Amino acid sequence: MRATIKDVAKKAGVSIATVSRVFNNSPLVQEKTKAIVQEAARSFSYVPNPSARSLSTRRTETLGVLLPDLHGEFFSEVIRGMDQTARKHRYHLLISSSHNNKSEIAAALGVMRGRVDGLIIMSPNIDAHTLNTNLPSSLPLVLLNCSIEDNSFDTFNIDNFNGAREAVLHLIGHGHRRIAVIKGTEGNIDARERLRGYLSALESAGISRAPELEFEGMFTEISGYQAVEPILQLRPRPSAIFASNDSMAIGAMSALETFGVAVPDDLALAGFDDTPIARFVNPALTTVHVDISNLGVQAVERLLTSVKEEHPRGRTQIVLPTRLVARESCGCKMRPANDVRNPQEETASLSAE
Amino acid sequence: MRATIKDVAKKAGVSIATVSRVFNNSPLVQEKTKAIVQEAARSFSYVPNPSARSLSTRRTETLGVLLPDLHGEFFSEVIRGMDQTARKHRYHLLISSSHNNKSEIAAALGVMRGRVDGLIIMSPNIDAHTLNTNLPSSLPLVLLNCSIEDNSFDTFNIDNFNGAREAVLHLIGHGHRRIAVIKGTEGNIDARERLRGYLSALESAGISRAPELEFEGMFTEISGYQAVEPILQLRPRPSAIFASNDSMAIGAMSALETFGVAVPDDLALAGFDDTPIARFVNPALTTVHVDISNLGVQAVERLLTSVKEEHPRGRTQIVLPTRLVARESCGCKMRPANDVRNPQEETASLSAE
DNA sequence: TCACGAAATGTAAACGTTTACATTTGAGGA
DNA sequence: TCCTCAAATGTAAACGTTTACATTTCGTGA
Repeated sequence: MRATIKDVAKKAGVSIATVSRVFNNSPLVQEKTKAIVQEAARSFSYVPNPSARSLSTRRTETLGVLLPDLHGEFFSEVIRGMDQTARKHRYHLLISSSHNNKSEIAAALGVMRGRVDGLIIMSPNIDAHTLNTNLPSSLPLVLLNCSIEDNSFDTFNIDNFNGAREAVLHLIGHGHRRIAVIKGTEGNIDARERLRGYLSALESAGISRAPELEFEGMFTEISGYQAVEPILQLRPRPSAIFASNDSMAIGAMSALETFGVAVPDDLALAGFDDTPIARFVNPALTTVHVDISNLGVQAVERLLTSVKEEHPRGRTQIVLPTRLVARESCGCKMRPANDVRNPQEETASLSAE
Repeated sequence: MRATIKDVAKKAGVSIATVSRVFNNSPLVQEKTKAIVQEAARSFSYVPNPSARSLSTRRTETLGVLLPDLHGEFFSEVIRGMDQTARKHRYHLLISSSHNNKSEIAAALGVMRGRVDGLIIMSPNIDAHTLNTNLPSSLPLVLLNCSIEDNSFDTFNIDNFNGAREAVLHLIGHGHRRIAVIKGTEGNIDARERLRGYLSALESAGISRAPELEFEGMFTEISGYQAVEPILQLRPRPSAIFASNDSMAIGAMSALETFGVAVPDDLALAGFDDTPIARFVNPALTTVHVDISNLGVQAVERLLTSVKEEHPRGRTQIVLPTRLVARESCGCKMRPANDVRNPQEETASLSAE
């Protein structure tokens, strides 16, 4: 049977308030008394009951994380960054995933109420109305990679636009004028911004937009693989492909090999994300680096600032920079220094938009 | 200001006990009364306070998950299976990761006490003593891929041994007699069992163990890459490599390409895990399929059975089967049917050891 | 020794829900 | 109409902690 604060107080010969003060590090307790209480608590392996504490303090010391789906390295990396940061601050992470439409999201928001001190939402389909309807206005909130452009929320986004733009400009720098794009999942903000970056690069180079060069994709290897055959049937044939993420680029690379098209000599290729595998395919993949784990870290830090602050301050919209990593698939002969043996994980620097 | 059960009771003109009965689906409430209460609750967007409920019921409706580290698709898949299953039963997942030594694990166990109704532990370094010391004996527990062989716990493990054995026997079936192995992370149970499967296959084929054919690895692409050069320097040179997971196999494949060694003609290769990328490398990777998501599903189902049961029953130790997927890297000319276009996700069938 | 002020400790109520047992209500039968 | 019994509802205490305010203790100075 589990000991309570009353058992500890009785054994230590003090009141329950004193035991509570000891556990909450009140300066109003004598060291001698403190030692007696701690010894008594140790003898019971006493741990304060989190539910009772929450009822009194109105705090759970838990952060909610709402994810669209848990697929692949991107998500395991962002959760890892979140978890490590939360733990550093003695907070817990309550995870809920596979929320892809508004009613699921609304239901998930309802179920998390009262269980979390703050919430991180990473869902491309969320809108401000759903949030305002389903959450108390006092609940701290951070949006990650959401399409809400409302300045009344704290948001973190990857600089998809400039990353994609840079990659496509790089392909253009290799002489490519007819560049196909394998788009991301319909309705996804990352997909939208990466397409926009692609189009912007074309425009900068004075290349007209050509809708027949734009192909549907779903951020999976298989969708990248399947996009290649129709691309190869175009006349005149594109000389390069920008795939909106690495998984699709790798699928496309596999299909090009199947169809006997040499990369990059016959057709150049670039991806997005710089997942660990990108260095190890042949040819090594040119891609856009994203510091994923740091995205999770920053989101939790920002949320905890909101949770702990007493006076609401202004909201920030932060865009994490991306960086082109030019390897072989675009046609470069030199890979970045130490690209295989000691991949460097750069610390992303924040820039407020 | 958030409404409480008292506000709802007052508005509905009933006692707080009646409101509680409505929310807990007691059969002792008239339908007419129930409707009045629900309407009153709706008018306040009332949600019962989880902390208060937990204090009364001594239940949190939350499951703890303790992970060694969050890396890659394996972990995102197992968490996905867990989360979906927990949600189906209206349970929440409290995640904690990066626990790699005993003191970290003990600390994490302490912090989770009182916050979870049951616990899933997925840590290769856990031992029965740490568990018995830090957890109440009444807390339901499931161990995933842990090295504890004590029958007093519920455990789930992947059949690493037979999977690895099958893969290596398959390489032997291709005529290979000198097969190098890139091992997994030191002290990891998966690594140990896969090595044991490798050795068992050699023995079955009447091939003597050769320690110079065993190379250190860390389940990462880079460690697989780096293992290849010393392998190629052996005389006589091995004609095949069994890498203990797909990531290392892909790293090794990249290195073999770099050194101008043709796969599978000059040197055959096999991996373990059947991650989605395995189909898309060239040559397509021969590997061992693991239904990862289902591992998470089964662990949560088993844990919830323990949480909900009133009378403790016997513990089970379950091994999830693996399946060889022979693609091209071993030397096979035929790939499994529908391997690229419609990968089939088989439902693993359980077998109790 | 007494008075005063600060530090230390204790008492009682609060937090929001659940539920055992008490009380009331309603239906059916004599 | 009265009685009985089952269903429905209410009352009060419990769950374990926190903390405002009350009370006691201790140290210092006159």
